[in-house]
Amino acid sequence: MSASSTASAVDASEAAPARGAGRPRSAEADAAILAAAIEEFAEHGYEGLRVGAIAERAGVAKSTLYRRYPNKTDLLQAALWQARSTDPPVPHTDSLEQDLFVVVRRLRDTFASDDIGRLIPTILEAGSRHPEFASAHREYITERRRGGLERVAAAITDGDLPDDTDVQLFMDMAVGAIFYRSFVSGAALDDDTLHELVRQTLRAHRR
Amino acid sequence: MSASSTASAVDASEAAPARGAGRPRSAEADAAILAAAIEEFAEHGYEGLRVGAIAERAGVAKSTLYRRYPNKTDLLQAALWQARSTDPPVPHTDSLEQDLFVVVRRLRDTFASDDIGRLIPTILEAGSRHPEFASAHREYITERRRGGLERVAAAITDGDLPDDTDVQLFMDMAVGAIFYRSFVSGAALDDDTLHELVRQTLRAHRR
Amino acid sequence: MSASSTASAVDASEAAPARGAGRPRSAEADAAILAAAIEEFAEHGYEGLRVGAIAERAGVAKSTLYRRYPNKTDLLQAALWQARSTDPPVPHTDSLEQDLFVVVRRLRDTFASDDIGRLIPTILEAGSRHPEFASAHREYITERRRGGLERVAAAITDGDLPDDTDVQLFMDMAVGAIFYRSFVSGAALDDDTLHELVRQTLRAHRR
Amino acid sequence: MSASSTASAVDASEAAPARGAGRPRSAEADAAILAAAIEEFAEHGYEGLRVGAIAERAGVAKSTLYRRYPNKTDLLQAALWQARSTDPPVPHTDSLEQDLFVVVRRLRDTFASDDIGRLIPTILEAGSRHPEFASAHREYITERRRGGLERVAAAITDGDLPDDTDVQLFMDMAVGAIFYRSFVSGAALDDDTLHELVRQTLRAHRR
DNA sequence: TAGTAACCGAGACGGTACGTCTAGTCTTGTC
DNA sequence: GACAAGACTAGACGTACCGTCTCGGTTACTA
Repeated sequence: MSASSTASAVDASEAAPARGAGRPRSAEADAAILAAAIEEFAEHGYEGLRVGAIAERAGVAKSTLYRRYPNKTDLLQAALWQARSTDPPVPHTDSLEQDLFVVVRRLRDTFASDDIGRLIPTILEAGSRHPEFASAHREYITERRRGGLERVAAAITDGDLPDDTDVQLFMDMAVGAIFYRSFVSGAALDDDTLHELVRQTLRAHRR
Repeated sequence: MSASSTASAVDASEAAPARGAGRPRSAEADAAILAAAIEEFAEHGYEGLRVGAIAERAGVAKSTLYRRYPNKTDLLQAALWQARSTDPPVPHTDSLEQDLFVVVRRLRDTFASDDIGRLIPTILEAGSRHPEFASAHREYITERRRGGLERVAAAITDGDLPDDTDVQLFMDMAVGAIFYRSFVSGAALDDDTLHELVRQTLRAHRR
Repeated sequence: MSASSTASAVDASEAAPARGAGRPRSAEADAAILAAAIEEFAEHGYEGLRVGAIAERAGVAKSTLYRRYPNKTDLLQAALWQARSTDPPVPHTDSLEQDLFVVVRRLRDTFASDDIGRLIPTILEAGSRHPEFASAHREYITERRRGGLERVAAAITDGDLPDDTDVQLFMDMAVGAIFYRSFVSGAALDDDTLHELVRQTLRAHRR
Repeated sequence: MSASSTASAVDASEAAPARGAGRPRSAEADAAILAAAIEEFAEHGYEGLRVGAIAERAGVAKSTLYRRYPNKTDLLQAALWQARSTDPPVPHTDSLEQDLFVVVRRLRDTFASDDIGRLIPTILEAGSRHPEFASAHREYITERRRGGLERVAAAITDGDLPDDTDVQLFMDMAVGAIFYRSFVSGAALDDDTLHELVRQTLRAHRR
């Protein structure tokens, strides 16, 4: 998958029409393809994914599919990207600990989901192999971290954390642990563990 | 791939000869195949891995390869298992902080190295797609963590950490942050940062 | 392709306009399409003929092309028909032998020419696969033979050849030999050979 | 089709085994493929020829087929070449005219046959486009002409034709006429016509 | 020392998905 | 209406690669 094609696929769903000459691409086909890709992926997994099956399920010719995505990987990537849900705002209650718990629980659930969860290592690997790819990846990660980051920054303003708190490292310790257990060690990540994680992260930075 | 076949493949390299009649298997071929598999895996990733390429690189016929491993996945698994390296012992000085710094620095350097470092996201990705992969991978990780884990456990015995310290979580917060910055965010990981990381991890668990 | 559609396509270039409402068809497009078709056909043969390439070469949209001809075969047929050239008249001097020599030399030169000469085997091949092609092709051939045929017929009237001469066979022996050497055996066809050919053809039919 | 691949295909059926390492190609597959190709060609013509259909009919994987022939055209060429029948010897009776009649009738029948007849224009066209191809073609033609040529040469020895007869031109006039009528004009070629053709060719060269 | 069982290299084989390509049709907006 | 542009359906093509198989030939143990 090339970064450019991904970018265009991503833009397509959001950018202005910018219609040129000729018959416009069928929006129905767009949607049907992505939906079919998600469904086939869910049913057969990555290894069992067949381009022909996606096209058939979408009720579309294979060439219609290849006009949009240069290959199977790109297609799947776009489908999963489009299927991502936008994060709800991070709560800001009186309890910093409780708010951070919401953040990490949400992260755990995302990582544990079938679609995004399976996608992340793939993106990581692509990024490690094609540096230009890593940026798209980082963009996504940065986005998902923002809510938590802002809550921590607010905690400093509120006086809940010292002024010189390293906000990034604060988050990296919490997120890193979840990431690590989700994708590397596979160790348990139940709510109690998450609570403990938040507590310790806070204790590490408070004085 | 079945667990049993994996086990036998793994054992094969270490079990007793149990020689029967006929020409024995070439030990050179054994080694060449595993080495070639690792190299091809590192170069092309799981998706780009070609059995034919491994055979060719090993200077061996494809059938020689399939006589040893029932399929591509098993072969790769065996290769990765065999390629695991043994860590030097973790120091145990008077300074827990200093000893842990050695552990995390070693980890950072490993992740930053050309060979292992580049392999890890690939292994991760392969593991996410092929669950049977993940277990081999986890075993490897567990092994590499043991040194650090033991040092933390000793710290409890020494009275440097409370008795009820969650050793696993302790390590996951430190290792997770390094992992995250190495492979995900790409943020800085200089020695100062590592020191700070160790300090905060300790502070989080001490009372 | 049906015979009727061919006929209409052929007629189209010569029939009265019969203008209805709306924008009239572009005469420039008409010409450009046929010219482009001939050129593409000469360059790539029937098998290598791409409708898209013809349209592009003609500077015309594919739909403009399909508005005129129902399919590739019909288009090519119309193009070849339109591209037929008219021969100069066959001389009628006192010397039948000399006149026939002019005919066969002209034929040889045509076959040896870059444009027509290279086109003929291609047309032949297309005709062998697409019978509807063969007829158009035969009409063309018949046309080009007429001059020579008439000269031979005149020779009978003049008393230079017997009344019962098989005019067609007479021509076929001469033309066939030239055709054969030009496109099949590649044997020499210098003026001496042509003279000898004419002489023998005449001797064969005179008594 | 490349000349080399054709040559190898042709040689394969006649050359020595020359077995190298590895599993030898299945002779059954060889035969089944060629047979299936001929049958599919006969049933659906060139345009309707599907590689997949040939493979299926031959009970062979498509890859087995492509291992032998680089493309559809080459395969068909080989199939038709292999299906060619060897000419029986040209008779040498007291009647030169009668013997030559056998030759030309045989030629006419060959040209009129479905397989060879349809093949010749294709070969011609390929030869005109790829000069290196023309040689294979000429070889075939030369072979088929030899019988007739030898009979004419014998006629000179026998005193049936003058010593200075141009044997090649003699044949070209007869063969050319048949060629021309078979592939170009499509004019009748019944036995009477052939008799007349032979008679005139003889008259042309006798004194 | 001869057999013989299992190995080895080489490469063909069945099967199957991929991504490409083309013909002919359809759908836009523009002239 | 014609036209340019280009998307669309349908389906064949030729490639790639896996895991299996079939050869000729080799290598060590065993009778």
